[in-house]
Amino acid sequence: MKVDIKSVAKEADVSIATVSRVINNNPGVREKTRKKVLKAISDLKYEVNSVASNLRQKKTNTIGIIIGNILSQFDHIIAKSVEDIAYKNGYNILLTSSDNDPEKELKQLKTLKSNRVDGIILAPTGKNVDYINRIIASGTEIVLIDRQIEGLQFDTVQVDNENGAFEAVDFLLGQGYKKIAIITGDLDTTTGKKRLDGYLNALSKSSIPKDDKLIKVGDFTNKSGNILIKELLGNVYRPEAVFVSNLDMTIGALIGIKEIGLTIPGDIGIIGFDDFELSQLLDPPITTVNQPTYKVGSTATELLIKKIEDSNLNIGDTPNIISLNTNLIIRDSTRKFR
Amino acid sequence: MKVDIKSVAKEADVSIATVSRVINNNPGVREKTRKKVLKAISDLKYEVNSVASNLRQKKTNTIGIIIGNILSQFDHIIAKSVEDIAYKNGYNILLTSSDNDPEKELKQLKTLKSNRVDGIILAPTGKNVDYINRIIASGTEIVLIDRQIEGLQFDTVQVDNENGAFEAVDFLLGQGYKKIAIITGDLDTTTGKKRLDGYLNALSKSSIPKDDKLIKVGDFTNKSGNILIKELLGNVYRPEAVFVSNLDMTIGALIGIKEIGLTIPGDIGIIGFDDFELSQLLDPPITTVNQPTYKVGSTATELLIKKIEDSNLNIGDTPNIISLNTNLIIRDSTRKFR
DNA sequence: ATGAAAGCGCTAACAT
DNA sequence: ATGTTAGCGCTTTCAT
Repeated sequence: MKVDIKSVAKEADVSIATVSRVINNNPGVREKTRKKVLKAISDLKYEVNSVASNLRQKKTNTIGIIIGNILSQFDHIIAKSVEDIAYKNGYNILLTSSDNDPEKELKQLKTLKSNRVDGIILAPTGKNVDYINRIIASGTEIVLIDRQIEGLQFDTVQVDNENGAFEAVDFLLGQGYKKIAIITGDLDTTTGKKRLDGYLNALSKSSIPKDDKLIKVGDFTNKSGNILIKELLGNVYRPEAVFVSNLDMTIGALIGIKEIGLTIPGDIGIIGFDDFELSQLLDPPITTVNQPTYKVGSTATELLIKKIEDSNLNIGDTPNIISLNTNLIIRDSTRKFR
Repeated sequence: MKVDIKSVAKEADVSIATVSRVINNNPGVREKTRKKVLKAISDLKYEVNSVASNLRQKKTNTIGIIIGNILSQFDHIIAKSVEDIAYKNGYNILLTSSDNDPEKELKQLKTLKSNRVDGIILAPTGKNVDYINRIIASGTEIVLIDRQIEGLQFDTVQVDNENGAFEAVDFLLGQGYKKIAIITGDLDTTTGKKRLDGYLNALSKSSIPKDDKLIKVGDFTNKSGNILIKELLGNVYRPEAVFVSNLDMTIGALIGIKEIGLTIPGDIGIIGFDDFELSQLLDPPITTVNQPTYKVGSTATELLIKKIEDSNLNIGDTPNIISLNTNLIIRDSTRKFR
């Protein structure tokens, strides 16, 4: 026995329009009528069909998110922050992930579009620019997080990757380390590229020439950090310290160092990008560049909702590129001289 | 310029029924017609409006999930596994969290119901039984994960909590520890309760009397683990080892032990429920009860989808209660005698 | 093989 | 203050 707005109307002996008004708290319903309708709703255990409402209103009160892989700390903190802000504002979350694969990202973008989400929070792979432009042109709002898209200007919330990396490497230099390696991620991503830039800037400031043998480019995965640290440490020409440009690769590198049997910070100093709760429990505690991940997600979502609800916000505007600051957390993995 | 099925029909010079048939790969469309329609779709960059389709079909191809807090490892592994299986089967994910608060859980259940999800994966708080029954009665499928609901029989995928806890504590006893404490979670949850039962069984098997001063009940949060370990270790009457019944509380306890300045396993042995990647990098590496979290989520989702797609599956069936096995991973935090 | 038309459950413009 | 009705964009039955 289905119960729709019509059955409620019949039960309360009013029109469906009146029921709709009550449901949506619209003005212009006599208190007595409202009570009557509310009673019918409760008696019949009626529950709005949002699908019908969404169709009619051309609004779904849903935000789509596309992240890489929710198993990685950055991504699930983002998921949490988006969810919090969305919930607070009455939006639902349609969760998808791209596995950082442009093809899957495109599929997910199309799914979200077909489902007529009101807006999208996207950690972009860097491709699919045409389609993203099409989505925006169609009136669906998008805010990018973490990474920008090469050469294009979309609203973005990110951290100051270049400066964060600079501070990390500059700190290593200050500790007395000279031969410093970097393990960074895909240079097609702003995170991979900018963190490398920061590394190079720091070296350059101290007049240390760039050494290609000390620069490793991975793919931001645990496994890749593990392989690359072994490449760096496996031969005689070995760095004194390494800056690893994200958390997953840092963990892979730590495991690698342990497997090789070297000690931190004596044999090798290490500093990671992105702090995590357990940094302090590791042996030794790891120095990291802490980024305000939750704030990235919450800021992006707040911006997105503002764009959704205030549609004349964009007209003629230049895109909002918001860069949040990182901060260095100094622990024991970078104490060269005790 | 909106583009709907009507514009495609006009462009291709066919009826909207034919366009619909092409979109849905229905038989009975001449190849030549199909081509024509496909061309129109591509020319106009048409994209199906799933909201309309969902309304008409009374099916949304969407699975709702309600977890506690995606920041905790268990929950985001669940999110990942549900997402993987859903994606593989063409379902979308509507993500919500309850914060383990029954009231919020009820709100989320209602949201999911209003949005007419085809099924729900729920990590239940243990309350809201009436409403859950109503949802099921209305034809929306539900599979519980991790916890059952006291005294009720719903389809559930969980781990063998009692045996996992038993093995942990029995192992501690075998290591020579006698005075063993437990930090468990809310006893209204099956996870909190069954893990305590396992602890008691193990003691009982070794004829060690239950000692209420060694039994602490927290709420599964990091903070609660931190507070309770300090209570246990703060006075003279202090246990030799502790079994902590989930990951977050274990981490809180580890931090607490470090704060107090005691060493593991010399001053205090520790074993946690739920393994994690970094266990091996800690000082010392932590012995844990490993649970197949991903498998819990994927099994639950597969079951849910089967129920959604095979609606005569339930008739007269007894509920499926699936318990997966845990396994003990022995590391250095429980070596009493070296 | 294709088309016409009803209707999914709701909202909103218009009428009373 | 309340009711009537069109229509959101699609699928599906029935006719042709």
